[in-house]
This record gives sequence, C-alpha cells and structure tokens, in this order.
Amino acid sequence: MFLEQSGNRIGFGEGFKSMTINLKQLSKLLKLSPTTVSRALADYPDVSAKTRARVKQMAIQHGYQPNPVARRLQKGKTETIGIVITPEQNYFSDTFFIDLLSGISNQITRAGYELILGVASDEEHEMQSMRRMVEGKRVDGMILTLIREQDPRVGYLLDRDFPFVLYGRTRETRPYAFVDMDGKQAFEKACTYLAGLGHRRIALLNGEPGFMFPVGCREGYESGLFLSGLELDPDLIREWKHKDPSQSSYRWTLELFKNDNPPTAILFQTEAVNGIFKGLDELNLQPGKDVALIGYDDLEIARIHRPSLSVLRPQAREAGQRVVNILMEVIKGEDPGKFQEIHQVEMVIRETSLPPS
Amino acid sequence: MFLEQSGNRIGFGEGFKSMTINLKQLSKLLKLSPTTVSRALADYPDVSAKTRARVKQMAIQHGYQPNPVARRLQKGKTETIGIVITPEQNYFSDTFFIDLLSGISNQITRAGYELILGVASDEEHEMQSMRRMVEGKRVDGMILTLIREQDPRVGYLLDRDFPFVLYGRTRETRPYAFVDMDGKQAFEKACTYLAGLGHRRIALLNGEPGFMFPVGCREGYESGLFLSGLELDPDLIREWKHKDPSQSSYRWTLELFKNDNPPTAILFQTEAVNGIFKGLDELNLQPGKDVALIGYDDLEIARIHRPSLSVLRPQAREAGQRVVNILMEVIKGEDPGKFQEIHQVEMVIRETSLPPS
DNA sequence: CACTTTTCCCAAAACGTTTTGGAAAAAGGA
DNA sequence: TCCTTTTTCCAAAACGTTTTGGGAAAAGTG
Repeated sequence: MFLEQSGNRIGFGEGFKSMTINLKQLSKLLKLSPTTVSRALADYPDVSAKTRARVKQMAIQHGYQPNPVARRLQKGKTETIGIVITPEQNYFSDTFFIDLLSGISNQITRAGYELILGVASDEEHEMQSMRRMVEGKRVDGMILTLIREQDPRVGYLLDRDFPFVLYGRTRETRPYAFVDMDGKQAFEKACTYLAGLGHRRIALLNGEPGFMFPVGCREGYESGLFLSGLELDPDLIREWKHKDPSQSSYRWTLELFKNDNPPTAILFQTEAVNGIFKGLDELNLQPGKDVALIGYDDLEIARIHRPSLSVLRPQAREAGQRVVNILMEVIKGEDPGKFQEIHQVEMVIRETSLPPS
Repeated sequence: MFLEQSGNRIGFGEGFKSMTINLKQLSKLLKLSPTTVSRALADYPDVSAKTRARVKQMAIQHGYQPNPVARRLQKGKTETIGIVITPEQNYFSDTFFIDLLSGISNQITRAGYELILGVASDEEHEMQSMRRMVEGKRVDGMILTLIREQDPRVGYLLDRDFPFVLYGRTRETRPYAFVDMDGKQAFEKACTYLAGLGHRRIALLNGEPGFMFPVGCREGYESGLFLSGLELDPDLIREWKHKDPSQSSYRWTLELFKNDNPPTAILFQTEAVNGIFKGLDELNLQPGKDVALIGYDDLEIARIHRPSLSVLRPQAREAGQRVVNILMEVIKGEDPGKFQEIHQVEMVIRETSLPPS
C-alpha cells in the first residue's frame, strides 16, 4: 500500500516544476531510504557497490539533481561567491577584465559554486553591495578587483573574518590573500628593453592615482631607468585620469612633446592608446617610428592597429582561476596569509618598439 | 529557567557566523514565538501594532536578517535570476552592455533578488551554462542577450515553460517576452536625416550576420532610402564580421571607396569606428568633412573623438530595468506574450553628420 | 449575562537535503 | 556454537525560514 505524500504529485502541469524529481521520490522508486540514496550518490563507503550502481543509474535516468537550496541550508554554506564591478571605471570594458571574469566564472562553476554579481555606480554603492552580500549571508566569499591604495573593503572584511581574495594589492598590514600581476617587473622590463634599444628619454603615462596598480608601474619604471643608468625626469611622468577630460591621455601626449627635450618612447596602459595615437598624429609623429610605444594589456586594438602595438600581457584568465582556487582554500579555513601570489607579465614585441631614429 | 539550545551559542568565536542572529534566537529575546516574529516583520495584519513595533525595533538592534537560503527553501523560489555572457563577441566590451547590465543588476537588487552570472566561451557552452541554471533549479528566470535569428535557447526555454525575457528578438512564432531597441526606426531616421542633408550615396556597414539586430538595421536602412527616393545599391552594403580580420571594418571601408561612385556617408555600429577612421585616414578622407558618419551606440570614443561622432543612442540602462520588471511579472505567472516592448532610439547629432561637400 | 466576532498569538508542519547515531544482517574467528 | 567484527542500511534530527490551521483572550452585541 502506498501512502499519498505531498511530494508525490509529479506531472501535474505545474509548469516547470512538474518535470523535476526529488530525493524522496527517487528513493521511493528505488525502495530505499532517502539516506541511502543520498549517501550512494555522494560515494559514501557504507553503501554497497551494487546498490550504489543501481541508485546512480536510476538518478541519471530520471535526471535527478539535488536541490541546491536545500543542500545549502543543510550544509550551512551558500556555495556562492560574490563580486562587485564598477562601470564607472572603464577598466571594466577592457577585454582583460572579461578574461579575468571568464577565468573566475569557469573555475567557480567547476567547483559547483555560483557567482553572483553586483554592479555599483561608485565607491559607496560598491561597499553597500558588498555588505548586502556579506551581512545578508548570500555568499561564502568575496572577490575584490580594482583595488585602491587605501581600500575600506579590505579592512571591513578582515574585521569580520570573512573569506576574500584580492585581484591586486593594497596597503594593509594584516595578512590577506591576493593574486596580483607584477606590474613593477613588467614596467622595469619594458623600460630596460627600450633603454637597451638606445632610448634615453622614456616617458610614463601612468594610471589613475589612488589605485594600487600604478604604484607598482611607477616603481618598475623608476627601477628600469636606474638599472639602465638613466636620470628620472619628473616632466616625463604624467598621471592620466580617465574621468577628467583635462587630464586625458590625448592632452598629456600633446603636453609631453612641448618639452624642450621630448621623449622618444612612452610607456602607458593600453586603455589610453587612442588618445596617444591621436596626439601623435596631431604632432605629425609616427607611432613606432618617431616614438616607441609599449602598452600594458594586450587589448584587441593593440593587435589590429597598424603598426601593431608592443605590449605587456598579463594572463588574466589564469589569474582569475587562481583567485577562485585560493578563495576555496580560504573558505575551508586555510590561513589567507599563505596565499599571496605575484604573477609574471610577459612582454610581446610588435612593431612599435624600435630603436630611436 | 533557560533551556540550552543549539542555536544559542552566540559569540563563540566561530569566525563570521558568531556575529549573526537567527529567528529562533530573536524570538527568544522577545519572548515570542518564531511565528509571530516572522509575521510581524512581514507586516501581517494579525499581529498587534505594539508587538510589531517591538519586534522590528529588536530586529534592527540585533541586525537580524532572515537567512535567504532558508527562506528560499520554504518559499520554493530561488529569488535568483540568471544571465550568460559570451566574451567572444566583443559586444560585451561595449559600454552599452555595461549599462544594460547595470540596469539589470540594480533592479534585481531592488527586488531582493540575486543575479548569477555565467561566462561562456561559445554557443555550446552558452547553452550548457543556461541548462545548468535551469535544470539545476538555480534560478527562477533567465535573461537572454545577443539574440540570434535562430536561437535554440528560446525554443529550449519555451519548451519547458521556463520564465525568461529577451533583450532583443528572434524568429519564433510562439509568444515570448522581449525588450528590444528599435534598430529599424533608428537606421531609418539616420538614413533620412542624411538624405535630407543632400547625401545620395549612403553606405551601410552592418553587424554580424546570424544575429537578429542587423536585420532590423538593414530594414531601417532600406526603408530610409525608399522614403528619401534613393535607389538601393548592393555595393554599398557590407556585413562586417568581428572575428574575421579579412572582413574587418577597416577592410570594408577601403573596399567601399574603390567604387566608381563612392559613398558620401556611412551608417555603422560604433564598435567598428576605429577601423573606419583608419581606413578613411589612409584614403586621405576626413571624417565628417569628406564622409558623413553616424554610428549606432554612444560609446565613449564617439564623444571624445575630434570630430565627435554623431550617433544613435539606445537607452541601455532603462532597457535593463524594464527587462527585469517584465521578468518578475512572467515569474509571477503573467502571460509573456503581453510583454513585448520596442524602445525608441534617439539620434545625437555631433560633428560627423554634415551635408556632402 | 450569554453569545458572537474580532484580535492576537502560537504549535506544528513543510520545504529537500545531509548528518548522526544506531540497528539488523552477514561474515569472520575461537 | 557463540561472540566479535564488518557490512549495509535507515529513522530521526537538523538547517532557518514561512505557512497552515487553529485557539485563547478580548471586544462587541443582543
């Protein structure tokens, strides 16, 4: 005799739900307890090989998948990772960011987790969106990008001992997990390379102040000059602000060449390349020929432009995967301080890095 | 006398968890049943104003937030929306897409829902990622973008009666909900505008075939020509393929002007602007002066370029918000066929849309 | 006062899993 | 044979909510 249970109503035209089977129904079909079915599917040793096989076969046949919400409640984990992006920074429109996100997303899926996304318009909403995720118990861990020198998000998460990993670094004495690109080494390498070609006046169009990344770029630039026995000339360093048109890369490029002793090479973030090309064009200078150029980030335009742009190429996809793997360890309870990775950046020499003419 | 319950151990240094309070604990503090507390917070009428106030005050004081996972299990809803993006299409790097995503995300948050993101490298993984969300009961509804003329995702979701909304349209006879930009009207408007200025040879550099959007663009273009009494010349129409360098916008621009009777104006997607500028530059043609240009999408480069680019400007943020509001209705059980919105696109006249010289 | 209605609260069930703590059956050992 | 160990299974509890279906007390009503 069969007891009518609420879970029994299958195929009752309740739209999508009717197509699905749950653990209780599956166990009834198998004439086993839900316990055994659950344990069979999870490969516990205390269920015989024969029944395990039978269970798995039936599960596949009926397309059974454990309800993730129920599992999360029982396990006390959300199996979810959070990330907040800010469209204000055009950072986001770079393909490098998409690569990073792609690496993150794929690795999260592989772990059976979910990635939830917040989009914040500014620094305040960024924090707000993160707090909603953390305090609302919506995620097990956070991934942070676009890190500032002083970043309140890091302090916030450290204070409440919440798992997180940075893509980048910040100024913080307590240990925390991060994956960063070695911007210092990259710019040093580019700088010494140009100096090796004979360039003596190398300019740096650096990223937005306040963020951590340009700090490393500048260190690498200065170190590269030093290693090549070149003087640092403050007139050759500009800090490009994305939001402020008066400090656009176009403007700064024009300014640079007002110098009595103008540069023969420029290091910059590839993001800024349109403004630089435009500025050089206006000055009747040919990129690559009259001025050597090396950009950071291998954006599409770098490859398709003629002359093609020499670049420093961070492996964003791989970095994204590492961020996730590390975050999983931190969530498990590992000491975050153990995970501090700095990834090397390769240089791709194309057509804009010739010796000075 | 107090009974020791498992939920009682608060502040026991269990990392983050110890900072949180749950319904049972809160109800104990209030000397009320969990039922009453839950109902008080949800503004049920069967709890007195006085206790409701007391409950809410205490809830705020202790920062109580219902555990979303538990709520989801009980409610039988995931309170989650899914979206899958494909970085292969550079579509995604457009700021317009970020605007769309921003509108979507904010509206979802406002509804207390979550947005989960999949990143797929190609069409196959796109489907796979969506199936995981749908069949794994991870979302209540899907948002689809980058719609193809024949789009298997739409059939899949319709077949299993799963709630979804398209940003865009497809060829499908069954009713479904969508929000689309009126590409046809936009291109018709741009075309008649240029014709009104005296242009007689207007070219169209259209988007990738296979997708639905270029279909509307072409219709609008043809209709615009017709309304202006101009002949359609197939030589002036090109289909730009993003992935294929041999069919880049740069290449097509050069080709266009090999014509005996070259165009005096070009309509295109702003995405393609770099290639067009480069092509024109090579041909010693000045954008705006020798050739009028109107792009679709108001990307940053359109504003900062000199001469600044006239564009058709879709309101992506607003569209994103509408998509979410509609999806919520569909999830509630409303008939999707009721929600089919086509949004007008405004034209922004800047410096590249002058009469022919 | 006796009866009905309204107000206010709550115990128990339910959502679909996983984990805990056995228990029955089978196998092994003396 | 009797005791111990191993194998195989399962009932019940737990995760933290919301919903169901009352029930007691208070307030009206005649």
